[in-house]
Amino acid sequence: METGVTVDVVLLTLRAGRLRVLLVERTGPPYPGAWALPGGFLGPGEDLDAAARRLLVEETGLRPPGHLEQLRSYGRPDRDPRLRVVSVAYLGLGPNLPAPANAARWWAVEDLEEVDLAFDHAEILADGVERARAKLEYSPLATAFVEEPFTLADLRRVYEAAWGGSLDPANFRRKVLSTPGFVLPVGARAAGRGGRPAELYRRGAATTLFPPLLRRSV
Amino acid sequence: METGVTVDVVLLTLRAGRLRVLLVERTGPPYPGAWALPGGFLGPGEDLDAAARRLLVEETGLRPPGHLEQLRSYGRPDRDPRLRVVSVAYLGLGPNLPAPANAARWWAVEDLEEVDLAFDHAEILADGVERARAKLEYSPLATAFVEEPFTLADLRRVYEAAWGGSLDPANFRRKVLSTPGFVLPVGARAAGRGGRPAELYRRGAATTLFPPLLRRSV
DNA sequence: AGAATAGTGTCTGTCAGACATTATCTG
DNA sequence: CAGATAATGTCTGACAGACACTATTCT
Repeated sequence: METGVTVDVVLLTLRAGRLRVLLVERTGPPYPGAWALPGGFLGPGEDLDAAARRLLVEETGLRPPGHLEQLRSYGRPDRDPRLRVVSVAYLGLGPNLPAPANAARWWAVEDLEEVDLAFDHAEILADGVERARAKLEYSPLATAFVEEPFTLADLRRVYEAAWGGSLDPANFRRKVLSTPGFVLPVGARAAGRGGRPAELYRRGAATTLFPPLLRRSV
Repeated sequence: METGVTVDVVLLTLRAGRLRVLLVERTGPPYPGAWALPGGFLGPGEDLDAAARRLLVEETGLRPPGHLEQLRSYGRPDRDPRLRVVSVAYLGLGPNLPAPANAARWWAVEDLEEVDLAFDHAEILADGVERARAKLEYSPLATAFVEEPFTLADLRRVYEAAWGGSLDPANFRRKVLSTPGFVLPVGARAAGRGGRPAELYRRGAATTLFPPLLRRSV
């Protein structure tokens, strides 16, 4: 019953076409020098969501991301060598965010295969990435990765970076525009970059995509 | 940092064609006399999953269900009037289970609309029911609600009870049998009950249904 | 026989995937 | 102009929903 409760955050973004996660380098024990998810102890009287936002700001200097949701909790008895700790993990998503302050850094998720993260954070990260990938299928979550206004090509690149592979632009377009409330046309066009300028959109009010945008249909 | 950690379980089953949840009647404060989800404090050195199973057995006398997964955690600062408690909720599913011991009872989920549950258990229950309904779409979870061997009609009734409405038996059959590893024929037929006897099946090895069995297509 | 339940066959509209074609910008 | 990117159009195969029809049992 003497149990500590922490909150850890898997914050994902897209930079240079790759899915990246925010990690902080640990200074003190345990796992000194190892990279870890930003997080810390839940404050007395503090809500879980509020703790996730506060810890993110404290440890990385970033503003809270547009999307933040609870991921799941981790409570293996030996997951922290110091004391019994149950961690409530959160998943945050944001557009190409600025370089963080302090000892924080954006890591490409793929590059972390051979890096040993502190505690059970490798497992938490894997769960967070899988949740994000899965939610792209049936929710308009992809829009959380791009800044408004965005083009359909921007949005398509979110899917391509998260899932790997490439999607047919024509079919992607048809699918997105035929889902009511996924994106709303803004009535302007992107600045030309050597081709026909793309129509601009912003997030719509939809919360679910039906029918879903299926991953394996790539 | 002085925070208690509890584990609560939403155990769902199907009885008499209705989706039901296991609740226990509280004796002491807080909420004396109110119905609550079975649960209690996490033991020292105890894994979260193990605590869910132990508490279910202790409070209801039932054996652990075939399917048990973490739902999510609840940590509103005032959710327990006595002390700060974060609860990790679990979702359990089982076939028509025996009547439980002690002060436990199966409630039809629909009948709980106007019943006030203890703590924030109404919210946890709603989340658990929604998770179960959603997972029926893309996982073979429906088989956790029926005893082996089962007929396709048994399986179809799981969907009908969970989602409401009715499904076309012919289309349901085609869909289920065309999903590799969803169900395996057992090579025997159910005892006749006034009609052609149905083929019997058991759970297959599939973990995901692709393409999913879509709810709104009813 | 008639009722009841299980299982098969078939038609149709919708939609994803593939890909050809047209449109509009930059250099 | 060529090259690049955006947007539209079209064909095809797969499949969900609807529903008619056949099969096998019980009373």
